[in-house]
Formats: sequence, C-alpha cells, structure tokens
Amino acid sequence: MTARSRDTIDLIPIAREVRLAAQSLARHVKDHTPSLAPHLFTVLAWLEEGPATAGDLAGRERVSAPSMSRSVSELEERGYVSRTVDPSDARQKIVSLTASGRRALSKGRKDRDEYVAALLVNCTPDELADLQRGAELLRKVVEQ
Amino acid sequence: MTARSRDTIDLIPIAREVRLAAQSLARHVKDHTPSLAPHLFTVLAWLEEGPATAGDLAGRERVSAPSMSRSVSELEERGYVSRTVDPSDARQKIVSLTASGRRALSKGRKDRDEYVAALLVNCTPDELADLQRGAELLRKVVEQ
DNA sequence: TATTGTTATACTCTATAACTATA
DNA sequence: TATAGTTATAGAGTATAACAATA
Repeated sequence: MTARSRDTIDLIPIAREVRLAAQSLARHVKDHTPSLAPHLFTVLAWLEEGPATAGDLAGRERVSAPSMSRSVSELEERGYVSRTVDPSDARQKIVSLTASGRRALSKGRKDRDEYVAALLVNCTPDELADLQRGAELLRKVVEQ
Repeated sequence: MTARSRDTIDLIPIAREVRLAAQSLARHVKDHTPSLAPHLFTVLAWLEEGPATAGDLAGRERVSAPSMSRSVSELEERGYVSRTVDPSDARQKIVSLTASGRRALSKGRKDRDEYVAALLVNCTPDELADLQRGAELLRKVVEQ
C-alpha cells in the first residue's frame, strides 16, 4: 500500500504538504482577526449573495438549525442583519444584510486579506504567480 | 490606498485567493477527520519531536496553561502520553508520547492525508506539481 | 517571593430534544 | 400531520482567577 505502481504519482506526500500549508495559514488568519468570529463572518458572506431563510443558511454552513438561529440572533443584535416574516409562508423568516452588516463584512474581509497580504510582501513576482496558481487549483479541487 | 504604484503588484487579490483556498481545505479536513480532535492531534505532533513540559506545549500551541493541562490529562486518560516529574525541578512534569500515542498520531495523519489525496486523484501531473510548489511557498511564507 | 501546574468557574459555539406557530 | 424556527439543556474547548507544591 505504500506505492501503487511505477508510473503513478504518490499523492500522499503532496496531500500532506498542501494540507499542512493550508491548515497553518487558516490557523494564523483565525488567530489574527478576532473582530468578527468566523461563524458570523461566513453567514454575512452568504447573505451578500442575497437574502435567505434561516434554514437555507443552516444548510449552506452545514450547521444545526438552533446554531444558525443563535448566530442570526447575534447578528441581528449587532444590527448586521434584519429578519422579516416571509409573506408567502409565515413560518419562514427572511434574513437580509443591513448596510451596517455590509460594512462589517467588508471590514472582516479587509482585516483577513491584509493580514495575508502582509505575509506576501517579500515574495517575488514569480512566487506570487505560483501561489496564485496553486490557490486556484486548490479551490477547484476542494469545491469539485 | 486601492493601488500603490504602476509597477507594484496588488497583493490583496492574491491574498484573498490564497486565504479562501486554505480556509476551505482546512475546514473540509476538519469536518472529515473526527477520530482525533485537532487540539489533541497537534499536541501529539509536537511530542513526536521529543518529550516536553506542559508549559512548553502551551507556549507552542499558544494556548493557556489550564487548557493544555486539560488536553494532556485527556491524552493521558486515553493512554497516548505519560507524565513524569522532572528530576531536576519537581514543579515540572515531562510529557512523553507512548507507543499507543504514536499509533494514534500516525492514524490521525493517515486519515487527514488520505482525505486530501482523494481530492487530488483527478489532477494532472502538472497540476500536482503546481499545487506542491504553491504549498511549499505558502508554508515558507507563513512560518517566516 | 516567583514559578509550574492544577482545580474552580465561566464564556462561546456546537448539538439534540422539546416547544410554538404556521401549512 | 409536517415543517420553520426558537427555547431548553448539555457537551466540547477555551479563558481567567484562585490554589498547591516547589524553587
């Protein structure tokens, strides 16, 4: 099981390198951008694409309905989203981004991207191109 | 602040692409490898390099002393580590990997790497080389 | 006194089960 | 009855504060 055949690439060492790099960056980003917690940030990001019901959001985030209910309540308390009853089905509530939520989302993105950009300042143009290429491939592969 | 100068690369879009790819993979790995929790897995990984005190481990993981104390207690209950009083300073305790802990670490690594490797099966050799190159650069940059 | 580690306690994010209100 | 959402409750993992043992 250690090697497959003479002309097949062993994926495990590549997988490990990619995994360790990704996990390392993800952890550093999380540790350095405490202003808006990841589970709230990602909900705002979903809502940027348009209003959604709480159930929708729970499904997209693969989180339980009560967890999403709490997250949305917290976002509403902070003024980042509003909840309105769906006119066509009064059981559902439509969650929408407010202007303030849009600003919070932008700031969260800015903080995260600027932290990563600061890590890249000493890279050569070739290295930046390689990083971008690898990232594009990785997203394609993960979201396939 | 949106652009720096005509001949300087804007790092923000690259940073975002790299960040989103890394966070996406990290989240998927976490969701698909529940056997050994991340905070226990990483402690075992540190101990692979040799025994350490609880304080050492807390510092390396950037976690509070009580949190590390709890983690080490759980690892000890599972038989993955042993604690012995430091002969040269009886306040300290030396934490060491057991044979069982070494096996748990290997299994945790195997599960994680195989999950990622499975995502890579449809990549071409060129794409794999690009992914590896990007990952190497990213680790260098994050751990600089 | 200062330091190492643990115990006591609390906060955050998660889950399942029970409940309310609509359909 | 079934479904959308919330409230009640509990389980992880984290933290700070208080404590015990040792230096």
